[in-house]
Amino acid sequence: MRSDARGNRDRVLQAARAVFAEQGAQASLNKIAQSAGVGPGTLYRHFPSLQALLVAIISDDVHTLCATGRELPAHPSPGDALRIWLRAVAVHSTAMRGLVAAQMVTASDPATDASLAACHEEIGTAGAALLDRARRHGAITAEIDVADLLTVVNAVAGASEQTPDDPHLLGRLLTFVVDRLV
Amino acid sequence: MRSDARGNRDRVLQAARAVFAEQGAQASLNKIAQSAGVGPGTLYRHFPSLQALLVAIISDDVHTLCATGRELPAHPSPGDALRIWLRAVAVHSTAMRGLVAAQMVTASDPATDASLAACHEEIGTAGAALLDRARRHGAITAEIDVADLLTVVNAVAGASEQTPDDPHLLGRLLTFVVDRLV
DNA sequence: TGTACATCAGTGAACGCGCGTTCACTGATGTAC
DNA sequence: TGTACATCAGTGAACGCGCGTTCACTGATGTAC
Repeated sequence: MRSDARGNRDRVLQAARAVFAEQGAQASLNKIAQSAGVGPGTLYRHFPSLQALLVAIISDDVHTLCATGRELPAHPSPGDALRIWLRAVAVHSTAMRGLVAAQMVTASDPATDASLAACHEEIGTAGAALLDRARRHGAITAEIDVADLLTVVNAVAGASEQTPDDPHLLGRLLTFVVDRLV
Repeated sequence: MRSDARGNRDRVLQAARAVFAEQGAQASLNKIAQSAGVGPGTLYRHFPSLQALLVAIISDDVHTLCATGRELPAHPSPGDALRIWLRAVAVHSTAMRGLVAAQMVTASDPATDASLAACHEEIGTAGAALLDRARRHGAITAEIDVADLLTVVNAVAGASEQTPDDPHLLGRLLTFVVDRLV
């Protein structure tokens, strides 16, 4: 890839993250392009669809989360390790929820579907490792599987975004959900 | 109000509920009008804005929920009474979440704001009565206030709507959230 | 190192679309007699 | 009960808008010599 193309691609991704964080995942692609300082055609050259853009962002996030997840089994407290990781998931959840919603609405192309499935599996595996470890140590008694737990965490993260007036809301809700796992 | 106007108003409300349930709260007003079998002008005659329509729906829902809530203190188990009521809240949550989102995006007119505040207070009072009673009886130990608890319930209800492939998801998530209150 | 050129990326005006919303007109309702 | 009419409600084509998306053109890059 040419160096100017690489730079623009990165700027679009960075702008998309900022705009998604500010306006939610239904933000306008033209606004993202404008915010990145590129024409709409440039955005489309790199990301032929909204889903492609979301998948690029979520892939980054998932890899980050899974890298964190691979280090956490070293944490002395299995319960705390899981809680720390779930809080990290919440922070990265904007793009993910948008992606899930976009996936529901329209059928994706095969490449997008495959990327999504890979992300889903990767994060599920990372979460399952932490959850199982915590359970084996008796730090978790709640009967819930990884997918449901991630759904709850993403849901409360989304609710918190819709109430920006209360900056401590996400923390309180996560405490309620996550500390109650014991 | 003239009888034909009353009938159309009711049909619009009914159609709006159905469309919101199917497509989420960002559904198109023209589609709602079409689904109700009236022209868009008729919809606007009764509900001058999307918020007015949502407020009409949510007011109904809130009154229904609060009527249920007023009967539940008669339930022998204070803990179960709260859980039953929270499940009822989840079922009625589509319109409410849409309303909250709409409220965030744009400033409302004073009348809409007043109706919303009244709804908010009414449902908060009903929930607080059930929560306090359960707590006094030792059925609840979780440190969470009514507003946060309702936010979590609405959040998981919304997440479940986005995953229509799994019809038992809402039940499982509510069980996780609600049964863990003890 | 310097230059010429082929290739790739960026631009942004323009398109079609569906949205929310309006309004001049038509039609139904209910009342007065 | 029957009829005339004033009033209120419904209609739906049309408007402006911002959206996602395209594409003919311009410009930057990097390579070959």
